[in-house]
Amino acid sequence: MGRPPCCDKSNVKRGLWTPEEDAKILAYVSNHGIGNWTLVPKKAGLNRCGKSCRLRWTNYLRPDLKHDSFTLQEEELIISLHEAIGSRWSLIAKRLPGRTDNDVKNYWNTKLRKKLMKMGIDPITHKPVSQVLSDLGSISSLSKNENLMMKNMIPTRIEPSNSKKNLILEQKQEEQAQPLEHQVQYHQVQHVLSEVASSSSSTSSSNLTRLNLPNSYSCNKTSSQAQMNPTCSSFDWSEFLHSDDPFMFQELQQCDIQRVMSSLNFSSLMQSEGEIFNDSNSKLASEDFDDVDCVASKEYQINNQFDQGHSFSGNSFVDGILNKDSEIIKATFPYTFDY
DNA sequence: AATAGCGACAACCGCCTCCAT
DNA sequence: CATGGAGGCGGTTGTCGCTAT
Repeated sequence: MGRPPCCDKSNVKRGLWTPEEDAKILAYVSNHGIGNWTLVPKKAGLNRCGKSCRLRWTNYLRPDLKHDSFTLQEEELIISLHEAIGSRWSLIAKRLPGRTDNDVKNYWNTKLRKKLMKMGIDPITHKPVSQVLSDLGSISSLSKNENLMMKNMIPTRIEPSNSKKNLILEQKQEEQAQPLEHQVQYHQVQHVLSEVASSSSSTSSSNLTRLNLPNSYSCNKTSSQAQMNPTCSSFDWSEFLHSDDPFMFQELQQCDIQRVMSSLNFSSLMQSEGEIFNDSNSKLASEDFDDVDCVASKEYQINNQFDQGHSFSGNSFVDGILNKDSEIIKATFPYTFDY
C-alpha cells in the first residue's frame, strides 16, 4: 500500500545550506532537469530530505529568480493583490516574475505590513485603523439580543473589502483615464481574482449576493416593499448598525423579524451566491480580459438597477454593511483601485 | 567592547490535495 | 477502494548581520 518513504527523516541534515550543497543541486538539475525530488538527494550525493532540496531550488537556486530588492511597482502590485485576495502568496508571486511566494510573504511581513500600519491602514482589511476600531466599537456596543442576532446573521468568513465585481465596475468607469502601467496592474489584479474564483468555489464575495437575490430582494424597491410588512420598509439597516439607540432594536422587532430573517436566509443565499459566482467565474477564468467586459456590463446593469434604491430598506443586512463600507473606502481612498 | 534589539530572509512545520501503489 | 507519500501552500521559527546603547 502507498509509496515507499522518501527519506529517513531522523537521519538527514537540516538548517542552512552550504555552497557545496547548492553546487550539487545545481549540477544535478543541469544534468537531469527537474523530476522526482525524492531521488535528488541520493543521486546528487546530498544528505537532505527531497522536500528540502525542492524548497532550496524553488526559493533560492532557480536561475530565473531575482535577488535584488522589490521595486515600487512590485510593492504596489503586492498591496493591491493582497487587498483583493488576501494572503494567497503563490498566486501573488505568479504575477511577479522572478519572485517566489516565500519572497513575497517575507517582504509583506517585514516591510509592507509595517508600512501600511505606519500609514494608519489595517494590513488585514486595508481599511483605516480608525474605521476598523469604530466598526468594532459599533458591534461590541450592541445589546445582548442584538449580538445574538448578529451572530446568527453574519457569515463567519471575512472577505476582502473589494469584490471582483467592484473591481470590474470601477475599471469600466475609470480605466480609460488611467496611465498605462496602472491599467496593467489593474488587469493583473483582475486576472488573479478570476484564478482565485476558479480555484476555490468557497471563495466568494458577499457583494456578489446582489447578483442572485431572490425576487423579493430585487433592485425594485417598490416591489420589495410590497412584500414586506409596511413598518419594515422604513427600517434602515445601516442606521441600525451604527446606532446606539436601544429603541432601534424594538423597532426591528416590530418589523416582523421572522420575515426579515427568513428573507435573509444565509445558507440559501450563500449557496445561490456560489452558483452564480462559479458560473460567472468559469467564464472569467476561461476567457481573456477582453471578454470580461461582457460579464461586467451584465453585472453593471443589475447593480445599476439595484442601486436605485439608495436607502438600505428592503436590502439585506450584509448589503447594508458592504454599501457603507464601500462609501467609506471611496471617501477615504479615492485612488485605491484606480489602476 | 559587549550586548540587546531589530530587520531581513532562509528554512522548517503542518496541513491539504492529488495520485501512485 | 484504501492507504500513504509527493508536492504545494501558508504560517512560523531560526539564523545572521547590522545598529544603537
